[in-house]
Amino acid sequence: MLRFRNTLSGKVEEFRPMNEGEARLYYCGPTVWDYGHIGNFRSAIAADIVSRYLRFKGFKVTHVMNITDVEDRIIAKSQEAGLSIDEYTAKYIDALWEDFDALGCVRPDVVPRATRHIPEMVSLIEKLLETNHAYKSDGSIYYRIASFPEYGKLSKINFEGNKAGASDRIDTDRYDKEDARDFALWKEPTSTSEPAWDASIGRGRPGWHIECSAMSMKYLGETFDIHAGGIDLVFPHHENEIAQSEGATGKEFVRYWIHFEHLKVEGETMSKSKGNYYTFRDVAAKGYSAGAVRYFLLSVPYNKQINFTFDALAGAEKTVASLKDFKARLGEAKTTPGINEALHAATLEAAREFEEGMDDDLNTSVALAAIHDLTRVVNTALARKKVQEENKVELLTLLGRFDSVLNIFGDEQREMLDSEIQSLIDDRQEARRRRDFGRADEIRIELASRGIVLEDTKDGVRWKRK
RNA sequence: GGCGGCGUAGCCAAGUGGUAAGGCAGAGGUCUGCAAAACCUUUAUUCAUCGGUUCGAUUCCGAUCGCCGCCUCCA
Repeated sequence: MLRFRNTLSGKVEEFRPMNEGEARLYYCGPTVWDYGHIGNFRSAIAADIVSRYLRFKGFKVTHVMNITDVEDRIIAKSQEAGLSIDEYTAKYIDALWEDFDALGCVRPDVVPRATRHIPEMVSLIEKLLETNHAYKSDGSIYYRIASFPEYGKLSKINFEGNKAGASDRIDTDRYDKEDARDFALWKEPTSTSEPAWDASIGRGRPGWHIECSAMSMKYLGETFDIHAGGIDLVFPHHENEIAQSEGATGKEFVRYWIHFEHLKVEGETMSKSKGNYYTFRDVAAKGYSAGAVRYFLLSVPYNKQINFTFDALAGAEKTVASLKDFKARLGEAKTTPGINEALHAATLEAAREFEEGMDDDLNTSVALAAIHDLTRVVNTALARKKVQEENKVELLTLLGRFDSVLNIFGDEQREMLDSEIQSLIDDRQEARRRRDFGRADEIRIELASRGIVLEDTKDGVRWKRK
């Protein structure tokens, strides 16, 4: 039984999709105004796990991830660079996909961009104007929060209580809004050079929040199953999405809200000014593999803050290497026909623990522990040659099942033995038979210098690229 | 000021009203020509601090200290 903590209710609830066996998921994706930092990818990987595990559980998943490409910062930066929005964002979107792929995230089924959905947003705004949830003020259009009594139900913000502290930061004079909390749906351009679209509601550009309402409902329906994103989006972004969508349709917008906790760096918030701001590229440039980054980011449940340290990343690197090694060793194992019942039981147990952990609000820590326990048992069996043919098949199948969710073992396609490497290994074996260990070590060192690591086993020499 | 989250071994951390998963690092051992890999053993009488509730609390409640997030036309 799959359970999620639903931000809306604040409780862990069984996941019951609207349509049996079908899950519709919308993820508020990373930003495109700058190369993604590690924190972005914590969310991206969390969303990836949500999507993959729903598939693991047999749901037919429609996974939508938006790309925000109309936003004040993007507009300012593109104008600064003398580029159109598309020209400016192109390299960031390319980089996003490059990182996304490197980190082993499944590409969403639909990736709508705000700039490609202006008509949808305009018609949603028209509907909000008709239903009195929105009003025009000068050339801009605002959402009338007073028209939506449930406003605040997601973030549970008590507006009475926090007016005193926050009000001095709200510049009420700057805009002609009915209420300081009202937010922009459509913004009038402040200059002729600013990107804008001509529409029935006037010339302008969309506010930030309206895109997610318009695009998610277009691809997933007016009510859909899961809306996920970083915890910082709860307020105001997701709160506003609810107001917009439910205001316009009168229907429940989203059934399960899932929010991913933040990443800290060495115990602090990641920020450029603190000099602890790392992009995936920075980390890769320090020699850490994408697999280690992925493992690290999913080793802590999504609903807990995770502390990014290079020590932890180095640990993840070792763990991932050992898991990949394990899978390769298992694949190469010589087996006898039949099945080892004790090992069979351990395999079933691992499958059960993995699923129990994941079912419990995607507790990847527990799921990983199940895998580690299994590898220890199987490694022992391998060393004692107790792995039989049927065990091997079911174990490899199970690892494949695990990896369909976590994607940490990698494909590990053993490359064809380079004949030159193989002949050096043969020479070394010959030297060892002669007990000429000086020559044997020489060859091993030479191979090591080319990144080839040897392991002598009873069945011969294993090698791998480091 | 308002709201929410967190504080578990050297490090990253899971978890529970009944006596502490897993990973990394460390120590000893097995195996090995030596290694590597793997395996075995070992590493928190204790879960920030102080009170309270309870037969029993790390887990519930309160206070304190520390850290983090949100409260902004910021994604």
